[in-house]
Amino acid sequence: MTNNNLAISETSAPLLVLSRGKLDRLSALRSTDVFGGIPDNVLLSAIDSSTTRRVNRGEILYSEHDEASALYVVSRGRLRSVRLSRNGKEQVLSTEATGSVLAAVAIFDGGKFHSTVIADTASEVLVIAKRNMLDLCRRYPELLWNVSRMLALKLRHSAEVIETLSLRQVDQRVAQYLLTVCEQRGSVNETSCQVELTMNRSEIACRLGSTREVVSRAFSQLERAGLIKMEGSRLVMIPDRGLLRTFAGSDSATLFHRDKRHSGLAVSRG
Amino acid sequence: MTNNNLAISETSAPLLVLSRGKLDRLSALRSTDVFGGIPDNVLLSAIDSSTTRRVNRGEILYSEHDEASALYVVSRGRLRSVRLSRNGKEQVLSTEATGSVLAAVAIFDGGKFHSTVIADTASEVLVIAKRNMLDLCRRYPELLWNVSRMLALKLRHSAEVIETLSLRQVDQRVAQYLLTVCEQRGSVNETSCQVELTMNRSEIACRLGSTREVVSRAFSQLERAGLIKMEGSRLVMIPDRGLLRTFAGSDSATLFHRDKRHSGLAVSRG
DNA sequence: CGGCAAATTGAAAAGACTCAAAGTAAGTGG
DNA sequence: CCACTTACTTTGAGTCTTTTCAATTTGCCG
Repeated sequence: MTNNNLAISETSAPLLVLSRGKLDRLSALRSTDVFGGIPDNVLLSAIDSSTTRRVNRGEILYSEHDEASALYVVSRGRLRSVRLSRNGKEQVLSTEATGSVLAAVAIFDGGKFHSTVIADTASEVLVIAKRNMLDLCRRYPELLWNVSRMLALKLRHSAEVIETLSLRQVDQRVAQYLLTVCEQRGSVNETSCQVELTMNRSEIACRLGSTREVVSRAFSQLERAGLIKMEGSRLVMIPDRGLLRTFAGSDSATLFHRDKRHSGLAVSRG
Repeated sequence: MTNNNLAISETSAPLLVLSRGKLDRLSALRSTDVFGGIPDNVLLSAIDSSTTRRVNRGEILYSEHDEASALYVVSRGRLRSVRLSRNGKEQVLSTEATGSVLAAVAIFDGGKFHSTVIADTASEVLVIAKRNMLDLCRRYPELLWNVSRMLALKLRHSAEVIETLSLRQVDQRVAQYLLTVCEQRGSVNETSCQVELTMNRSEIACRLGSTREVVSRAFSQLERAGLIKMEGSRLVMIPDRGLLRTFAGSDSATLFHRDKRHSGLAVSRG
């Protein structure tokens, strides 16, 4: 059986024979922000010096406060990057899927991990030792440019999270979250949109810095206000994205309570 | 009058004559994370292609959502990086003083500014055009390494802010803030510490994602609990840093209310 | 159908925000 | 030196949001 991803015959010179696993890892690297566009031979040398690690759902890839010794590239699965508090509460910083690069912060400022990473689904990650990664960056400056860009993007995302946590209330965070998910994987229709949620209320809550119950209530309120329509608890329909966006971004967001003179954005439903 | 910072005689060959202003800018660049350790001739060429901008207290250096066209280096003064909500509320992301590099995010991921920067005191910043900065990075890879390190550090700081905002209550944030300030500029004594605050309650509140009054109350409560002692409203004395740190980091932080069975950390005062 | 996990809802309480009032401190001008 | 202004801080009281606990309800799978 011939594999059409295979640019190289399996029967050619020994130097060019790639195992299935190695090929998978190659295409994983190619799909990342950081390694995309870097010549294959470079990526192959990265792979040769790397190892693969498999983690099951719920397993920890690494913990904050551990000394960082490697860069991780997600080749399969989905993981979440979180900060933990002592009582087990966690705040999700980001969700990372195939093609994500993890622990770049610790590699490039030389300290410990700044977050804990836990698998949401069974996952597979490439582990590239710190010294190897730094070597590669030295040899291929393009790589370092990509790293800078990635870090900048993460920082931008981070700023958004901070704004959300500090200036918006939970209703609005939920609205914002729904819009984001919609744009990522929803079936969009000029004004409206429909998505199936992949997370349960608890998981959404962790990501939004709140709790199950509050998020649940937010869904109810948004629905009562007519901003969303639910089909079961996972299928969301947004009749008017603009309206929802207005709500998500507004200050003093009162959904449907007694009509307040000062709230120009109150949405009511008979 | 001879200047001992001046490695170059003012009367030597024309090529080496530096104006006072240029020398100031040079030493500003030298003191940054990003440009520190880079040869002077490189820095001088950066300076030659840069301009200087002065902003007064309260003036805006740049606004989020403006297109970014330059990197900024603070050569004098102090500014705050914030996210604004429509009603004028602001969340401080960071405070940047002499030697800080601003807008790196926008330069390296090629978009708009991700925050608004406002002067806390009259300040002076070097403005290095984006294309010039990128050119410099291309020519001096060391610069790009420094940029990566700086971005990583900012990301680390950002994660800390997120954790603070989402898992700690205001009392604890104030405690944490006091500890940080103490370590930066306090007169430390094995266990105790003393600092003079530079910010007023409002400013602290913005940085901690809260309000004047709540922060004020937090100070009162911390004092009542014996964790701090105030002299006026600016001079803080921390008798036991460890105790305060425990409080700042603990979950379910009840200061001095009725004794709760589950709160192993309740601090009471007869 | 029973059993289980997730989701929802209600009620009470805690925390945080807002507005208003009063207190404090430093600086100005008489 | 004292009254007066101004800016900042503190405190009280009421309200809103969020959390927490408890009780159901829903939906799904065996």
